[in-house]
Amino acid sequence: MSEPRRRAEQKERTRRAILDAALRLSADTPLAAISLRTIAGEAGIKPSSFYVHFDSTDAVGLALVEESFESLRAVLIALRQGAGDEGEMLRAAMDELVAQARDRQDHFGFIARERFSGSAVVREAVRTQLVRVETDLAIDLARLTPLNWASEDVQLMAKMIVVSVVQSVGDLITGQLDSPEDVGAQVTKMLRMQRVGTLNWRPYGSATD
Amino acid sequence: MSEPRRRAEQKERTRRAILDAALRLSADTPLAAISLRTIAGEAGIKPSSFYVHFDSTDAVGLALVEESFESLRAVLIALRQGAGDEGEMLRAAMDELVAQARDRQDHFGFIARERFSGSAVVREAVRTQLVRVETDLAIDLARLTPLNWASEDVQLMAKMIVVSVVQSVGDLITGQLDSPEDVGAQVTKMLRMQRVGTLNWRPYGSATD
DNA sequence: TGTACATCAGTGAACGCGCGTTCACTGATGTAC
DNA sequence: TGTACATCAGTGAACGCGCGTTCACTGATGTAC
Repeated sequence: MSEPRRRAEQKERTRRAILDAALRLSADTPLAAISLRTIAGEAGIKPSSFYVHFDSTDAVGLALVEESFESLRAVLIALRQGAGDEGEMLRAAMDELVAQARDRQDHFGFIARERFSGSAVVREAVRTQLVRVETDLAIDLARLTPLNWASEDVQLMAKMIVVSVVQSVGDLITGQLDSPEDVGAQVTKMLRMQRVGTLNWRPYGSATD
Repeated sequence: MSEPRRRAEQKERTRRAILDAALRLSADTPLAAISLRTIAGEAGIKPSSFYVHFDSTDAVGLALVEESFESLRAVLIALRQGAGDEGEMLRAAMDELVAQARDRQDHFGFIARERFSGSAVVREAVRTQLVRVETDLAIDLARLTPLNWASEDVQLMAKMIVVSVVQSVGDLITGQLDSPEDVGAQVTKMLRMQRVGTLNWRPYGSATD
Protein backbone atom coordinates (compact mmCIF):
# COMPACT_ATOMS: atom_id res chain seq x y z
CA MET A 1 0.00 0.00 0.00
CA SER A 2 2.87 2.42 0.70
CA GLU A 3 2.98 4.42 -2.51
CA PRO A 4 6.00 6.68 -2.95
CA ARG A 5 4.38 9.67 -4.61
CA ARG A 6 0.96 10.03 -3.17
CA ARG A 7 1.93 13.47 -1.97
CA ALA A 8 3.02 14.62 -5.44
CA GLU A 9 -0.14 13.25 -6.99
CA GLN A 10 -2.35 15.06 -4.53
CA LYS A 11 -0.44 18.28 -5.13
CA GLU A 12 -0.94 17.93 -8.85
CA ARG A 13 -4.66 17.27 -8.33
CA THR A 14 -5.02 20.49 -6.36
CA ARG A 15 -3.08 22.43 -8.99
CA ARG A 16 -5.49 21.14 -11.62
CA ALA A 17 -8.44 22.06 -9.43
CA ILE A 18 -7.16 25.65 -9.33
CA LEU A 19 -6.67 25.77 -13.11
CA ASP A 20 -10.10 24.25 -13.75
CA ALA A 21 -11.75 26.61 -11.29
CA ALA A 22 -10.12 29.64 -12.92
CA LEU A 23 -11.09 28.47 -16.39
CA ARG A 24 -14.68 27.84 -15.32
CA LEU A 25 -15.02 31.22 -13.61
CA SER A 26 -13.38 33.10 -16.46
CA ALA A 27 -16.15 31.98 -18.80
CA ASP A 28 -18.35 34.57 -17.06
CA THR A 29 -15.88 37.23 -15.98
CA PRO A 30 -12.46 38.26 -17.28
CA LEU A 31 -9.75 36.62 -15.22
CA ALA A 32 -8.40 40.01 -14.15
CA ALA A 33 -11.70 40.66 -12.36
CA ILE A 34 -11.76 37.39 -10.42
CA SER A 35 -10.32 37.38 -6.91
CA LEU A 36 -7.81 34.87 -5.65
CA ARG A 37 -10.24 34.04 -2.86
CA THR A 38 -13.02 33.26 -5.32
CA ILE A 39 -10.77 30.97 -7.32
CA ALA A 40 -9.60 29.21 -4.15
CA GLY A 41 -13.20 28.77 -3.04
CA GLU A 42 -14.23 27.31 -6.39
CA ALA A 43 -11.23 24.97 -6.25
CA GLY A 44 -12.17 23.80 -2.77
CA ILE A 45 -9.13 25.10 -0.90
CA LYS A 46 -8.42 27.94 1.52
CA PRO A 47 -6.97 31.19 0.12
CA SER A 48 -3.64 30.68 1.87
CA SER A 49 -3.17 27.32 0.14
CA PHE A 50 -3.29 28.99 -3.23
CA TYR A 51 0.29 30.17 -2.78
CA VAL A 52 1.59 26.63 -2.54
CA HIS A 53 0.81 26.32 -6.25
CA PHE A 54 0.92 29.77 -7.84
CA ASP A 55 2.37 33.18 -7.03
CA SER A 56 -0.61 35.12 -8.34
CA THR A 57 -3.72 34.85 -10.48
CA ASP A 58 -1.59 36.09 -13.37
CA ALA A 59 0.50 32.94 -13.06
CA VAL A 60 -2.69 30.89 -13.33
CA GLY A 61 -3.59 32.89 -16.42
CA LEU A 62 -0.25 32.15 -18.06
CA ALA A 63 -0.62 28.43 -17.38
CA LEU A 64 -4.09 28.56 -18.95
CA VAL A 65 -2.72 30.36 -22.00
CA GLU A 66 -0.25 27.52 -22.49
CA GLU A 67 -2.81 24.76 -22.31
CA SER A 68 -5.40 26.68 -24.31
CA PHE A 69 -3.00 27.02 -27.20
CA GLU A 70 -2.36 23.29 -27.17
CA SER A 71 -5.99 22.92 -28.22
CA LEU A 72 -5.62 25.44 -31.03
CA ARG A 73 -2.35 23.93 -32.17
CA ALA A 74 -3.94 20.50 -32.37
CA VAL A 75 -5.87 21.81 -35.38
CA LEU A 76 -2.64 22.90 -37.05
CA ILE A 77 -1.08 19.52 -36.40
CA ALA A 78 -4.06 17.77 -37.95
CA LEU A 79 -3.74 20.04 -40.97
CA ARG A 80 -0.19 18.88 -41.52
CA GLN A 81 -1.25 15.25 -41.45
CA GLY A 82 -3.12 15.79 -44.70
CA ALA A 83 0.37 15.45 -46.20
CA GLY A 84 0.27 17.94 -49.02
CA ASP A 85 -3.09 17.00 -50.50
CA GLU A 86 -5.20 20.08 -50.16
CA GLY A 87 -8.60 18.45 -49.78
CA GLU A 88 -7.24 15.94 -47.31
CA MET A 89 -5.58 18.65 -45.24
CA LEU A 90 -8.76 20.68 -45.02
CA ARG A 91 -10.80 17.65 -44.05
CA ALA A 92 -8.39 16.54 -41.33
CA ALA A 93 -8.12 20.04 -39.91
CA MET A 94 -11.90 20.53 -39.84
CA ASP A 95 -12.45 17.18 -38.13
CA GLU A 96 -10.00 18.18 -35.46
CA LEU A 97 -11.57 21.63 -35.17
CA VAL A 98 -15.02 20.14 -34.64
CA ALA A 99 -13.60 17.80 -32.00
CA GLN A 100 -11.87 20.67 -30.20
CA ALA A 101 -14.95 22.88 -30.47
CA ARG A 102 -16.88 20.10 -28.77
CA ASP A 103 -14.39 19.17 -26.06
CA ARG A 104 -12.42 22.30 -25.37
CA GLN A 105 -14.52 25.32 -26.21
CA ASP A 106 -13.42 26.59 -22.83
CA HIS A 107 -9.87 26.88 -24.18
CA PHE A 108 -10.95 28.74 -27.29
CA GLY A 109 -13.15 31.02 -25.25
CA PHE A 110 -10.26 31.76 -22.94
CA ILE A 111 -8.09 32.80 -25.90
CA ALA A 112 -10.83 34.97 -27.39
CA ARG A 113 -11.49 36.66 -24.05
CA GLU A 114 -8.02 37.20 -22.66
CA ARG A 115 -6.64 38.26 -26.00
CA PHE A 116 -7.85 41.80 -25.56
CA SER A 117 -8.81 42.05 -21.95
CA GLY A 118 -6.55 40.03 -19.73
CA SER A 119 -4.04 41.65 -17.46
CA ALA A 120 -1.16 43.11 -19.45
CA VAL A 121 1.03 40.06 -18.99
CA VAL A 122 -1.66 37.52 -19.93
CA ARG A 123 -2.76 39.62 -22.90
CA GLU A 124 0.82 39.74 -24.13
CA ALA A 125 1.21 35.99 -23.79
CA VAL A 126 -1.93 35.34 -25.82
CA ARG A 127 -0.77 37.69 -28.58
CA THR A 128 2.68 36.16 -28.76
CA GLN A 129 1.15 32.72 -29.13
CA LEU A 130 -1.35 33.92 -31.73
CA VAL A 131 1.41 35.40 -33.86
CA ARG A 132 3.30 32.11 -33.56
CA VAL A 133 0.27 30.13 -34.71
CA GLU A 134 -0.29 32.52 -37.63
CA THR A 135 3.33 32.20 -38.69
CA ASP A 136 3.28 28.42 -38.50
CA LEU A 137 0.07 28.34 -40.49
CA ALA A 138 1.54 30.71 -43.07
CA ILE A 139 4.39 28.28 -43.64
CA ASP A 140 1.93 25.48 -44.33
CA LEU A 141 -0.13 27.75 -46.56
CA ALA A 142 2.92 28.79 -48.56
CA ARG A 143 2.99 25.32 -50.09
CA LEU A 144 -0.56 25.73 -51.33
CA THR A 145 -0.47 29.27 -52.71
CA PRO A 146 0.85 30.50 -56.08
CA LEU A 147 4.58 31.11 -56.21
CA ASN A 148 4.23 34.78 -56.95
CA TRP A 149 2.50 35.56 -53.68
CA ALA A 150 4.33 37.96 -51.41
CA SER A 151 5.06 36.34 -48.06
CA GLU A 152 3.22 39.13 -46.27
CA ASP A 153 0.10 38.22 -48.23
CA VAL A 154 0.41 34.63 -47.09
CA GLN A 155 0.77 35.92 -43.52
CA LEU A 156 -2.36 38.00 -43.97
CA MET A 157 -4.31 35.02 -45.24
CA ALA A 158 -3.09 33.01 -42.23
CA LYS A 159 -4.26 35.78 -39.94
CA MET A 160 -7.69 35.81 -41.55
CA ILE A 161 -7.97 32.06 -41.12
CA VAL A 162 -6.99 32.12 -37.46
CA VAL A 163 -9.42 34.95 -36.83
CA SER A 164 -12.17 33.02 -38.63
CA VAL A 165 -11.55 30.01 -36.42
CA VAL A 166 -11.48 31.93 -33.14
CA GLN A 167 -14.54 33.93 -34.20
CA SER A 168 -16.51 30.83 -35.16
CA VAL A 169 -15.81 28.95 -31.95
CA GLY A 170 -16.74 32.20 -30.21
CA ASP A 171 -20.06 32.09 -32.06
CA LEU A 172 -20.65 28.62 -30.65
CA ILE A 173 -19.99 29.84 -27.12
CA THR A 174 -22.29 32.83 -27.50
CA GLY A 175 -25.05 30.70 -28.97
CA GLN A 176 -24.90 32.25 -32.44
CA LEU A 177 -23.98 28.77 -33.66
CA ASP A 178 -25.67 25.68 -32.30
CA SER A 179 -23.24 22.79 -32.57
CA PRO A 180 -19.56 21.97 -33.04
CA GLU A 181 -20.49 20.73 -36.50
CA ASP A 182 -21.87 24.15 -37.38
CA VAL A 183 -18.50 25.60 -36.41
CA GLY A 184 -16.80 23.29 -38.88
CA ALA A 185 -19.35 24.22 -41.54
CA GLN A 186 -18.99 27.97 -41.01
CA VAL A 187 -15.19 27.90 -41.00
CA THR A 188 -15.18 25.73 -44.12
CA LYS A 189 -17.41 28.23 -45.86
CA MET A 190 -15.25 31.14 -44.74
CA LEU A 191 -12.14 29.34 -45.93
CA ARG A 192 -13.73 28.60 -49.24
CA MET A 193 -14.67 32.24 -49.75
CA GLN A 194 -11.10 33.16 -48.99
CA ARG A 195 -9.47 30.32 -50.87
CA VAL A 196 -11.47 30.78 -54.01
CA GLY A 197 -10.34 34.36 -53.71
CA THR A 198 -6.72 33.37 -53.68
CA LEU A 199 -6.93 31.59 -57.00
CA ASN A 200 -7.66 34.82 -58.80
CA TRP A 201 -5.50 36.93 -56.59
CA ARG A 202 -3.25 39.42 -58.34
CA PRO A 203 -0.61 40.31 -55.81
CA TYR A 204 0.54 43.64 -57.17
CA GLY A 205 -2.59 45.81 -56.98
CA SER A 206 -4.46 46.46 -60.23
CA ALA A 207 -7.62 44.46 -59.48
CA THR A 208 -10.89 45.37 -61.20
CA ASP A 209 -11.80 48.01 -58.67
CA MET B 1 -23.99 87.25 -17.30
CA SER B 2 -26.87 85.27 -15.86
CA GLU B 3 -26.93 82.22 -18.12
CA PRO B 4 -29.96 80.02 -17.72
CA ARG B 5 -28.36 76.57 -18.08
CA ARG B 6 -24.93 76.76 -16.56
CA ARG B 7 -25.93 74.02 -14.16
CA ALA B 8 -27.02 71.67 -16.95
CA GLU B 9 -23.83 72.34 -18.88
CA GLN B 10 -21.66 71.61 -15.90
CA LYS B 11 -23.58 68.41 -15.23
CA GLU B 12 -23.05 67.29 -18.80
CA ARG B 13 -19.36 68.10 -18.54
CA THR B 14 -19.01 65.88 -15.49
CA ARG B 15 -20.92 63.09 -17.18
CA ARG B 16 -18.50 63.25 -20.09
CA ALA B 17 -15.56 63.25 -17.69
CA ILE B 18 -16.86 59.97 -16.22
CA LEU B 19 -17.33 58.41 -19.67
CA ASP B 20 -13.90 59.56 -20.83
CA ALA B 21 -12.27 58.33 -17.63
CA ALA B 22 -13.89 54.90 -17.98
CA LEU B 23 -12.91 54.65 -21.63
CA ARG B 24 -9.33 55.64 -20.86
CA LEU B 25 -9.00 53.19 -17.98
CA SER B 26 -10.64 50.34 -19.89
CA ALA B 27 -7.85 50.48 -22.46
CA ASP B 28 -5.68 48.75 -19.84
CA THR B 29 -8.17 46.71 -17.84
CA PRO B 30 -11.57 45.27 -18.66
CA LEU B 31 -14.28 47.59 -17.42
CA ALA B 32 -15.65 44.87 -15.15
CA ALA B 33 -12.38 44.94 -13.21
CA ILE B 34 -12.33 48.72 -12.67
CA SER B 35 -13.79 50.07 -9.47
CA LEU B 36 -16.29 52.88 -9.28
CA ARG B 37 -13.87 54.70 -6.99
CA THR B 38 -11.07 54.49 -9.54
CA ILE B 39 -13.30 55.85 -12.29
CA ALA B 40 -14.48 58.67 -10.05
CA GLY B 41 -10.87 59.50 -9.16
CA GLU B 42 -9.83 59.57 -12.81
CA ALA B 43 -12.82 61.77 -13.62
CA GLY B 44 -11.89 64.18 -10.84
CA ILE B 45 -14.95 63.72 -8.65
CA LYS B 46 -15.69 62.04 -5.31
CA PRO B 47 -17.15 58.51 -5.37
CA SER B 48 -20.48 59.64 -3.99
CA SER B 49 -20.93 62.09 -6.87
CA PHE B 50 -20.78 59.24 -9.34
CA TYR B 51 -24.37 58.34 -8.48
CA VAL B 52 -25.65 61.69 -9.64
CA HIS B 53 -24.85 60.54 -13.19
CA PHE B 54 -24.97 56.75 -13.32
CA ASP B 55 -26.43 53.92 -11.26
CA SER B 56 -23.43 51.63 -11.69
CA THR B 57 -20.33 51.03 -13.76
CA ASP B 58 -22.44 48.78 -15.97
CA ALA B 59 -24.54 51.81 -16.91
CA VAL B 60 -21.35 53.61 -17.93
CA GLY B 61 -20.42 50.56 -20.00
CA LEU B 62 -23.75 50.61 -21.82
CA ALA B 63 -23.37 54.31 -22.63
CA LEU B 64 -19.90 53.60 -24.00
CA VAL B 65 -21.27 50.75 -26.13
CA GLU B 66 -23.72 53.20 -27.70
CA GLU B 67 -21.16 55.81 -28.57
CA SER B 68 -18.56 53.27 -29.67
CA PHE B 69 -20.93 51.85 -32.21
CA GLU B 70 -21.58 55.30 -33.61
CA SER B 71 -17.94 55.24 -34.69
CA LEU B 72 -18.29 51.85 -36.33
CA ARG B 73 -21.56 52.80 -37.98
CA ALA B 74 -19.97 55.91 -39.46
CA VAL B 75 -18.02 53.54 -41.73
CA LEU B 76 -21.24 51.91 -42.87
CA ILE B 77 -22.79 55.26 -43.57
CA ALA B 78 -19.80 56.30 -45.66
CA LEU B 79 -20.11 53.04 -47.58
CA ARG B 80 -23.65 53.91 -48.56
CA GLN B 81 -22.61 57.30 -49.86
CA GLY B 82 -20.70 55.55 -52.63
CA ALA B 83 -24.16 55.30 -54.19
CA GLY B 84 -24.06 51.92 -55.85
CA ASP B 85 -20.69 52.19 -57.54
CA GLU B 86 -18.58 49.49 -56.02
CA GLY B 87 -15.18 51.15 -56.27
CA GLU B 88 -16.56 54.42 -54.97
CA MET B 89 -18.23 52.69 -52.04
CA LEU B 90 -15.06 50.92 -51.03
CA ARG B 91 -13.00 54.09 -51.29
CA ALA B 92 -15.45 56.15 -49.23
CA ALA B 93 -15.72 53.45 -46.57
CA MET B 94 -11.95 53.03 -46.30
CA ASP B 95 -11.39 56.78 -46.00
CA GLU B 96 -13.88 56.87 -43.17
CA LEU B 97 -12.31 53.80 -41.56
CA VAL B 98 -8.85 55.38 -41.61
CA ALA B 99 -10.28 58.54 -40.08
CA GLN B 100 -12.04 56.57 -37.34
CA ALA B 101 -8.96 54.43 -36.73
CA ARG B 102 -7.02 57.63 -36.21
CA ASP B 103 -9.51 59.53 -34.08
CA ARG B 104 -11.51 56.89 -32.25
CA GLN B 105 -9.42 53.80 -31.85
CA ASP B 106 -10.55 53.90 -28.26
CA HIS B 107 -14.09 53.13 -29.43
CA PHE B 108 -13.00 50.23 -31.59
CA GLY B 109 -10.82 48.89 -28.81
CA PHE B 110 -13.72 49.10 -26.42
CA ILE B 111 -15.88 47.01 -28.76
CA ALA B 112 -13.14 44.44 -29.28
CA ARG B 113 -12.49 44.14 -25.56
CA GLU B 114 -15.96 44.19 -24.10
CA ARG B 115 -17.35 41.91 -26.77
CA PHE B 116 -16.12 38.83 -24.97
CA SER B 117 -15.17 39.98 -21.55
CA GLY B 118 -17.46 42.66 -20.32
CA SER B 119 -19.98 42.07 -17.60
CA ALA B 120 -22.86 39.95 -18.89
CA VAL B 121 -25.04 42.95 -19.67
CA VAL B 122 -22.35 44.93 -21.50
CA ARG B 123 -21.23 41.85 -23.41
CA GLU B 124 -24.78 41.27 -24.53
CA ALA B 125 -25.20 44.87 -25.66
CA VAL B 126 -22.03 44.67 -27.76
CA ARG B 127 -23.18 41.48 -29.41
CA THR B 128 -26.62 42.79 -30.19
CA GLN B 129 -25.09 45.83 -31.84
CA LEU B 130 -22.57 43.73 -33.76
CA VAL B 131 -25.32 41.56 -35.18
CA ARG B 132 -27.20 44.69 -36.18
CA VAL B 133 -24.19 46.09 -37.97
CA GLU B 134 -23.61 42.78 -39.75
CA THR B 135 -27.21 42.65 -40.88
CA ASP B 136 -27.16 46.23 -42.15
CA LEU B 137 -23.94 45.56 -44.00
CA ALA B 138 -25.39 42.38 -45.48
CA ILE B 139 -28.25 44.41 -46.95
CA ASP B 140 -25.77 46.72 -48.65
CA LEU B 141 -23.70 43.79 -49.83
CA ALA B 142 -26.72 42.07 -51.29
CA ARG B 143 -26.79 44.68 -54.05
CA LEU B 144 -23.23 43.82 -55.00
CA THR B 145 -23.32 40.03 -54.91
CA PRO B 146 -24.63 37.61 -57.56
CA LEU B 147 -28.36 37.00 -57.48
CA ASN B 148 -28.00 33.30 -56.77
CA TRP B 149 -26.28 33.84 -53.43
CA ALA B 150 -28.15 32.48 -50.43
CA SER B 151 -28.89 35.26 -47.96
CA GLU B 152 -27.04 33.37 -45.25
CA ASP B 153 -23.92 33.48 -47.39
CA VAL B 154 -24.23 37.23 -47.70
CA GLN B 155 -24.61 37.38 -43.92
CA LEU B 156 -21.49 35.31 -43.51
CA MET B 157 -19.53 37.56 -45.81
CA ALA B 158 -20.77 40.57 -43.82
CA LYS B 159 -19.62 38.89 -40.63
CA MET B 160 -16.17 38.26 -42.07
CA ILE B 161 -15.88 41.87 -43.11
CA VAL B 162 -16.90 43.22 -39.71
CA VAL B 163 -14.47 40.85 -38.02
CA SER B 164 -11.71 41.95 -40.41
CA VAL B 165 -12.34 45.58 -39.54
CA VAL B 166 -12.43 45.05 -35.77
CA GLN B 167 -9.38 42.79 -35.95
CA SER B 168 -7.39 45.29 -38.00
CA VAL B 169 -8.11 48.27 -35.77
CA GLY B 170 -7.20 45.92 -32.91
CA ASP B 171 -3.87 45.31 -34.63
CA LEU B 172 -3.27 49.05 -34.65
CA ILE B 173 -3.97 49.27 -30.93
CA THR B 174 -1.66 46.36 -30.10
CA GLY B 175 1.09 47.77 -32.26
CA GLN B 176 0.97 45.03 -34.88
CA LEU B 177 0.08 47.76 -37.34
CA ASP B 178 1.76 51.14 -37.23
CA SER B 179 -0.64 53.72 -38.62
CA PRO B 180 -4.32 54.29 -39.39
CA GLU B 181 -3.37 54.13 -43.06
CA ASP B 182 -2.00 50.61 -42.55
CA VAL B 183 -5.38 49.65 -41.12
CA GLY B 184 -7.06 50.82 -44.30
CA ALA B 185 -4.50 48.96 -46.41
CA GLN B 186 -4.88 45.71 -44.47
CA VAL B 187 -8.67 45.79 -44.53
CA THR B 188 -8.66 46.59 -48.24
CA LYS B 189 -6.41 43.61 -48.87
CA MET B 190 -8.59 41.36 -46.74
CA LEU B 191 -11.69 42.57 -48.56
CA ARG B 192 -10.08 42.01 -51.90
CA MET B 193 -9.14 38.47 -50.96
CA GLN B 194 -12.72 37.91 -49.93
CA ARG B 195 -14.35 39.84 -52.72
CA VAL B 196 -12.33 38.30 -55.46
CA GLY B 197 -13.45 35.09 -53.90
CA THR B 198 -17.08 35.99 -54.25
CA LEU B 199 -16.83 36.42 -57.98
CA ASN B 200 -16.09 32.74 -58.46
CA TRP B 201 -18.25 31.56 -55.62
CA ARG B 202 -20.46 28.59 -56.36
CA PRO B 203 -23.12 28.73 -53.69
CA TYR B 204 -24.23 25.13 -53.66
CA GLY B 205 -21.06 23.23 -52.67
CA SER B 206 -19.15 21.39 -55.39
CA ALA B 207 -16.01 23.56 -55.42
CA THR B 208 -12.72 22.06 -56.61
CA ASP B 209 -11.82 20.58 -53.25
C1' DT C 1 8.50 -4.64 10.63
C1' DG C 2 8.99 -0.72 13.96
C1' DT C 3 10.68 3.63 15.46
C1' DA C 4 12.33 8.32 15.24
C1' DC C 5 12.79 12.18 12.44
C1' DA C 6 12.07 15.23 8.10
C1' DT C 7 9.16 17.09 4.68
C1' DC C 8 5.63 19.93 3.09
C1' DA C 9 0.47 20.55 1.31
C1' DG C 10 -2.90 22.68 3.42
C1' DT C 11 -4.92 25.54 7.56
C1' DG C 12 -6.65 29.38 10.50
C1' DA C 13 -6.13 33.70 12.32
C1' DA C 14 -4.84 38.12 11.65
C1' DC C 15 -3.42 42.53 9.22
C1' DG C 16 -4.47 46.81 6.85
C1' DC C 17 -6.81 48.37 2.61
C1' DG C 18 -9.97 49.79 -0.99
C1' DC C 19 -14.44 48.60 -2.13
C1' DG C 20 -19.80 50.05 -3.08
C1' DT C 21 -23.32 52.40 -1.03
C1' DT C 22 -26.03 55.66 2.26
C1' DC C 23 -27.17 60.00 3.81
C1' DA C 24 -27.34 64.47 5.88
C1' DC C 25 -24.94 68.47 4.29
C1' DT C 26 -23.33 72.71 1.50
C1' DG C 27 -23.31 76.32 -1.45
C1' DA C 28 -23.61 77.86 -6.17
C1' DT C 29 -27.21 78.29 -9.62
C1' DG C 30 -31.83 79.30 -10.84
C1' DT C 31 -36.63 81.30 -10.11
C1' DA C 32 -40.57 84.27 -8.42
C1' DC C 33 -42.00 88.53 -7.20
C1' DT D 1 -32.45 95.72 -9.47
C1' DG D 2 -32.98 93.42 -4.95
C1' DT D 3 -34.68 89.94 -1.91
C1' DA D 4 -36.37 85.51 -0.34
C1' DC D 5 -36.82 80.83 -1.44
C1' DA D 6 -36.09 76.38 -4.26
C1' DT D 7 -33.21 73.31 -6.68
C1' DC D 8 -29.68 70.07 -7.05
C1' DA D 9 -24.53 68.79 -8.40
C1' DG D 10 -21.17 67.63 -5.63
C1' DT D 11 -19.20 66.56 -0.68
C1' DG D 12 -17.51 64.13 3.51
C1' DA D 13 -18.06 60.85 6.86
C1' DA D 14 -19.37 56.53 7.91
C1' DC D 15 -20.80 51.49 7.37
C1' DG D 16 -19.75 46.65 6.83
C1' DC D 17 -17.38 43.57 3.54
C1' DG D 18 -14.22 40.90 0.76
C1' DC D 19 -9.73 41.56 -0.70
C1' DG D 20 -4.39 39.85 -1.00
C1' DT D 21 -0.86 38.48 1.82
C1' DT D 22 1.80 36.82 6.14
C1' DC D 23 2.97 33.37 9.25
C1' DA D 24 3.16 30.01 12.88
C1' DC D 25 0.77 25.71 12.92
C1' DT D 26 -0.78 20.72 11.97
C1' DG D 27 -0.75 16.24 10.65
C1' DA D 28 -0.42 13.02 6.89
C1' DT D 29 3.19 11.34 3.85
C1' DG D 30 7.84 9.99 3.13
C1' DT D 31 12.63 8.46 4.60
C1' DA D 32 16.57 6.42 7.29
C1' DC D 33 18.06 2.93 10.05
